[in-house]
Amino acid sequence: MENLKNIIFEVVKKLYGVEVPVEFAPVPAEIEGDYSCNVAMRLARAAGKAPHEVASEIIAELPADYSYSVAGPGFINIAVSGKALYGQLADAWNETYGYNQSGAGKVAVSEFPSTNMAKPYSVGHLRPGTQGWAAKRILEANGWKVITDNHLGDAGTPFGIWATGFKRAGLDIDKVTIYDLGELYIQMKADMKAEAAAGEHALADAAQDWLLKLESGDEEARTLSERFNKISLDHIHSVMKRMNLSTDYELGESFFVERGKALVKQYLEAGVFTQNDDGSVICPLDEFGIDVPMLMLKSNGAALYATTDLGCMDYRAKEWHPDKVIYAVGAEQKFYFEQLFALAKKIGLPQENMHLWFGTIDQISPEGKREKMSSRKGVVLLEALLDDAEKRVRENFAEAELTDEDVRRIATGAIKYSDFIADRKTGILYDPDKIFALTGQSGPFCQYACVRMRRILEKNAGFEAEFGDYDFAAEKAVLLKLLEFPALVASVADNLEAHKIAGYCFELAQEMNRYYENAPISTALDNVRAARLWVVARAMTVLERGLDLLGIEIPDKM
RNA sequence: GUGCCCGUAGCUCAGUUGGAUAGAGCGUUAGCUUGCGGAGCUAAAGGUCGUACGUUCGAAUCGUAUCGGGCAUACCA
Repeated sequence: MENLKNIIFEVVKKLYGVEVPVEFAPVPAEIEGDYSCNVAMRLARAAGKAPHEVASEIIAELPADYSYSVAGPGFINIAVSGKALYGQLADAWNETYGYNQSGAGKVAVSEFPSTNMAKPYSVGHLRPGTQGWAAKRILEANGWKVITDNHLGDAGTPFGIWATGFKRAGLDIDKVTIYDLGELYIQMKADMKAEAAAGEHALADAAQDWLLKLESGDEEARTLSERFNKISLDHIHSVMKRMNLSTDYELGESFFVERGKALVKQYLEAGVFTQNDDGSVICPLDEFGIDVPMLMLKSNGAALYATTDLGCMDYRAKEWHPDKVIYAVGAEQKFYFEQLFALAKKIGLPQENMHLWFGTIDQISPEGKREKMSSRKGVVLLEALLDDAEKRVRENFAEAELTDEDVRRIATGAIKYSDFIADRKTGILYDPDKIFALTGQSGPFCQYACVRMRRILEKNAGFEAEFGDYDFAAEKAVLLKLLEFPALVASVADNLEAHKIAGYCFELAQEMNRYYENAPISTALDNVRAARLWVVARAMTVLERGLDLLGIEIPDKM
């Protein structure tokens, strides 16, 4: 069809002397034709003619390989035979169908899920993981090299808070879990806030003490710190493994503290940053239209987000030379990243920065209002979510006698897909029945379609025959859908719109289900059977590839 | 106050960058049925695209105003 687009482009240029971009769109159901083109309407005014007349003039110049009609307000509709579509797919098909090399030679960094070490993995880190991973896979499908980095929230203070709370609660170091640590952390933060409000600082001092002890190499502090970090990291790794997520690096905030502070000092001396009377350091961003300066260092000289992120950007630029850096972080931090990216420009970092933001996970309050899920209001822990999902899968697929691995694949498939149903900017209403959906537009629906195709191919394994003069009429809808895939993958790269891939996977799965209704395979004539197996094999590959871009695995059976 | 995001079917959401009669899923109703894997498929009902102007052949989409909701707005991470 690319060829035909070029022909239309040239015809328009020849007839009307203008260059108009030519795009094809699907034709609505119940209207004749497979592709529609709106150039005639775009041209009508310039040509001083009615759209229908323009359309007719263009059609007269087009090759006779397809049939054309003018419809509606002036669309040129192009009808293609099933056989021609088969020819197009056969020509385009190769080992990497759907992928492209537009990003060849370019390097991207995808930062996710950036979990906070102080608390257990919660649904709050679900979206960074799923979206960050999809970003990686989508860019790779477009030829990029992608480096993934888990920017762990491990900077200083949690240890002091943990150690103080741990001692106060008198817990056993050998039995303490991430959930105990999370409780300690939340309780301590609340107590410290109350303490500060009362004008006291005993707990804060104790926490600070522990940090100093750790820095001076105190034995107990070091043992506790190592133990806490191991508990937290083991937990994060265990959850990520269940979600089938991993990153190349785990360079946490603490890794960048000194580097960041040194850079702040350097830019302060260079006059890029300025120091307030209280000792805090800021970076003015007025020239970028941002009237809130970015705070680079606290008044007590301590690092904060901006400090470590500055160090991190510098590190990545020098070590990895990325063309693009993607931060998979929620919408709440949009303003922060606007500032950070302005800062990056100000200090002359060359890479393109992208805040891959997404909406909040909401829940319905007891009063019936929709609101963001938060620790205060009872956050859902990811391990509990996964356990719940697996339990539902086991109950619903009881007869299938699934392996543990397949149960995990289906459960995470459901959870991940639910993240991609809507545009990432749209918030998600947390509803277990929706997140664990096994029917309708869902991960398991798509996985099921894959497994079904795989079985059909297995049962017909080894069968071969010439296609003869088979017309591929029953396959038209499927072939049209398969031909959309490469352009879709390419179109989604810039804005990382994973939901479009998810929508496509659903449509393809649905198209296959419709297809089986009236196109028997095993019992068909040899040439028809062979042709249909050819189509099914390609549909399966495309669906697997689409789901893979979303990080969704295919179970062996279900 | 200012900035950003959003408002589409009972609910949750799409809507291919301005195109045809605004579409899915869930839910509701009615069909199909021992199938190469029916967790599916077919169909029906359900809409003043928050509201009002404007731009043009044409607006859910662009502009202005307005109402409603969410988030952010330097020493929390």
